[in-house]
Amino acid sequence: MAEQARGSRTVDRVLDAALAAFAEEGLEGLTVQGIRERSGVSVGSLYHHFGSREGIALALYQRWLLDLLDLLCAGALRTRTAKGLVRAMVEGYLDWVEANRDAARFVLCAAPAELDPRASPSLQQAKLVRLAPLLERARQHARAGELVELPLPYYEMMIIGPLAEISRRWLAGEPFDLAEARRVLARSIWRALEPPAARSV
Amino acid sequence: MAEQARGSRTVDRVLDAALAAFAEEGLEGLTVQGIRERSGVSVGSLYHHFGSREGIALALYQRWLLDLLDLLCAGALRTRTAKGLVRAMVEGYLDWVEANRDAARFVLCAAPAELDPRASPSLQQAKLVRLAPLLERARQHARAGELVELPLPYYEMMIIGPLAEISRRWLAGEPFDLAEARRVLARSIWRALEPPAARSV
DNA sequence: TGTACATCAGTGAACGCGCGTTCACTGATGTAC
DNA sequence: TGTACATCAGTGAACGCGCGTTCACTGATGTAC
Repeated sequence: MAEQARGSRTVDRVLDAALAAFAEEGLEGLTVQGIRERSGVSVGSLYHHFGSREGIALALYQRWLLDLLDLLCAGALRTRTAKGLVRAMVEGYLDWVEANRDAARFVLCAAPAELDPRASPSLQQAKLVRLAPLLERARQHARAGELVELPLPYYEMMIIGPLAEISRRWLAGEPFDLAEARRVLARSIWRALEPPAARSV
Repeated sequence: MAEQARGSRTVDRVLDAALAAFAEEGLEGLTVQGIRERSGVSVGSLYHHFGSREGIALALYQRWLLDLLDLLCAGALRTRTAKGLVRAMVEGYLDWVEANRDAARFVLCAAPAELDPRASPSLQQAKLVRLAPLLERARQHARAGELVELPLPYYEMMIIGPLAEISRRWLAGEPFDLAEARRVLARSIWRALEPPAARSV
């Protein structure tokens, strides 16, 4: 007998409430009592579904990180050229951050402090599964001479790095123009990754 | 009557103990009691110097962030070419992370979650003061045609972004070769920032 | 279709613990004259 | 050089509060035959 429909609705309500608690009061407000009050779900039920406070935080992180990765993946795999792929990543990432500010704050700022990646190998696994097709696509472009050749992890560093940095700072309240950021970062990241021979001035 | 020498020695001991507590038990271990035990300084004295637990965390963050910025600044301003500046930033940053793992973990992972930047305008000010000469140098290079022209914040995004990303992941236990990272990132970031006309294949 | 049973889902009072903070106080250090 | 005083530095017992978690229990849902 697997999870019942009623149960998964409860899980959803809890995670919505957890994000709301975090949005309103930060990591310190992400307490079992606060989630209980906001969700209307009893403590016993919380423990039945999540096991611990950390279990809730982990589930929240997983839900939203995978949401982002799925969106990035879908957008990027729809492209044909390497340049289009870079642009799709930049726009998908910043679109998502703009559309999900609270979740972005949790995933980008809170989770690295709160959660030990070694505690959840299954999440690491899930991440890898979503990233694999993207990396494979990058490798194909590189082999075809449409992208600079780099050790695989560095594609991610060069694309996600600047996006995560500006997102964190925008989320912290610095007044960036994200439309400008889309243009400038898409162009700059592409300059870092375009094949050496074919630079367009 | 300003702060006494005895007082500043106490402050140092407290911040050392706070970093040790964080290193051993993470953000959750960064408690007033834990710091008291490790430093041998009484709670009353802690409150005399820092006012609150958050005051300790803020002072810890400030100490190490400014340490990093000073080092980056010193290294970068010693260079003459734009390419040398990029290389100095990459090497300075990764050197610092490698040499101060616990502090790096606190500054890069914990602080964004724990501290609200709006709570410490003086720290923001101090940051800007250290970054100003670097940005000025970038502007000079750009004007001389030795660096691509970008709106100012994006130099920082393109340089710090990838460095912070790989550092976070290395600090979280992923097995990166930081010697390789120095080479690959210095080259990739430079490709993003070198002037359009002068690309060297 | 009906009945018995196992499992899932949910409740809420109660627990102990450790947290951040306060406060009245003593001692050390510098300053004024 | 000595004395009185103000400020800085440091102590540690005591406080209340809210935290995460447990547990014995009831109700809902699915499964076997």
